[in-house]
Amino acid sequence: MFSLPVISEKTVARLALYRRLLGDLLSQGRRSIYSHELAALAKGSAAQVRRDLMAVGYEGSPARGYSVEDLIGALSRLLDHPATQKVALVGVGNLGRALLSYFAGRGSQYSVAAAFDADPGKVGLAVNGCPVYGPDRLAEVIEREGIEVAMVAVPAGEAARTVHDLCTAGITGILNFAPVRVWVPEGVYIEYLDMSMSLERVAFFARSKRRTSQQDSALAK
Amino acid sequence: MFSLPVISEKTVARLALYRRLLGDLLSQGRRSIYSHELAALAKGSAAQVRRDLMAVGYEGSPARGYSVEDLIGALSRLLDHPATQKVALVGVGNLGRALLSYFAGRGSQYSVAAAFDADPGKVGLAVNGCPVYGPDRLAEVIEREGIEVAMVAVPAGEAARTVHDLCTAGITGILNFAPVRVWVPEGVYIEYLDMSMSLERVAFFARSKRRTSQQDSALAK
DNA sequence: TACTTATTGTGAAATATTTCACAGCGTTAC
DNA sequence: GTAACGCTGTGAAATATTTCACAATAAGTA
Repeated sequence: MFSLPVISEKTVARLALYRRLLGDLLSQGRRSIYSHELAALAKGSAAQVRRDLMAVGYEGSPARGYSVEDLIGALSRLLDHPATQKVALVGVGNLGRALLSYFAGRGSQYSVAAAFDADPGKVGLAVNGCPVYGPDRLAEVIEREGIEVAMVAVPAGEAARTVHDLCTAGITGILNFAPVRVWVPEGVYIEYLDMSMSLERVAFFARSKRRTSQQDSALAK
Repeated sequence: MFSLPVISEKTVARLALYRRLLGDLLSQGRRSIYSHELAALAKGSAAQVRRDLMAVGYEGSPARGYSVEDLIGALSRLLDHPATQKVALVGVGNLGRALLSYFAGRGSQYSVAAAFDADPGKVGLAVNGCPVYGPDRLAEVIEREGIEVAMVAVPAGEAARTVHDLCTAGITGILNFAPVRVWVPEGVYIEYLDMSMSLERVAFFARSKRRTSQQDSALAK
């Protein structure tokens, strides 16, 4: 029993992307695909696709490439929890509501089973079919529902306390939308999704793109 | 004149993080900081911080480390547009509104100067102080306002057309929230911010964390 | 002044990631 | 049947990123 050959974060990110692309393909009726085709869709190289897929334990055929359906299955066995996974959300502001509607619609692997907000006016409501609890019930509800993963969409000032409480309640994975870095104990994985930092990155590379494309046109003469 | 020594995406991402952390520090009255302290906040290594800062062209003092204020200035000269930059938003659904409120409040470098939505019921409104136009006015408004960067928060099915139209209108940087990969011409930088893929990644590593921490406790005996 | 200490900036080593390149193998064509 | 083709899986090379390690340096101390 040695299932994990240590898959890097980058590889996991690409595997998730491959699965999404394959899903689109499958719904278009596509039955099989070659590494170079998948690479073109994912904007990578064929060698990288094959290398990534080595981690999945699914082998394609030299003649027909990969079966779209089987590969999705293999990716899902690796990436997904056996059962559909319940997720908690803390913070039912603008962003929190957007997240609830985002994950409510789609037939997603993930269902937001509990939301928490400090505003007493929101407690007791059901937003997009998800019940909203007060923050005092965090540990109890997470325990009862068997939730292991949480999203944090609270104001920056409350993020540290929120994350701490989630860790105490037994959460092992956190997706943090608040623009602050917070400490988590060993054994908890946290990822930051900071929209304004993403925007900064885009603006920076947009500028350098602009410069180089000007240079290109100059050179093209 | 040779301003760009080619800074990797990873480095830019960390520089943006450093700037945020330094901003917090400055507001707490901190005047100077050492590389290992900044590294602790950013959860990196001191050597990495120093290596990253080499790209910025600001030098610290061996005795006092880096001046928080000056370093923020140097980072901003590198990362920011000279003027406050206008951004466009396409798609004023749940997520779009969350983005508008997110970027409206804070005294951000970026201001969302124009939003677009196909729903005639939304056109003409001002959401969080941002005017909403119909999609037919995309090129005109972007041109008039001098906008170079856009955020896309439309349904998956409309993303390809939206991105195409933005590129035609002269946008050079796109932050795409729609869960589809789209083609952009040379000279346009696009970044994908796909929440459900982020959540998948978190859930995956949460599981492996759980496993290794179990192993740890077993080993700790 | 001279000595000690803690830090920076950076060449060089170590590590991580990506790409190359080719053996091996189904499939197809003749 | 067998030759030719185009693909996969993967060792090895190339490249990118991170860390190490140390000379250079400014401040504090006596």
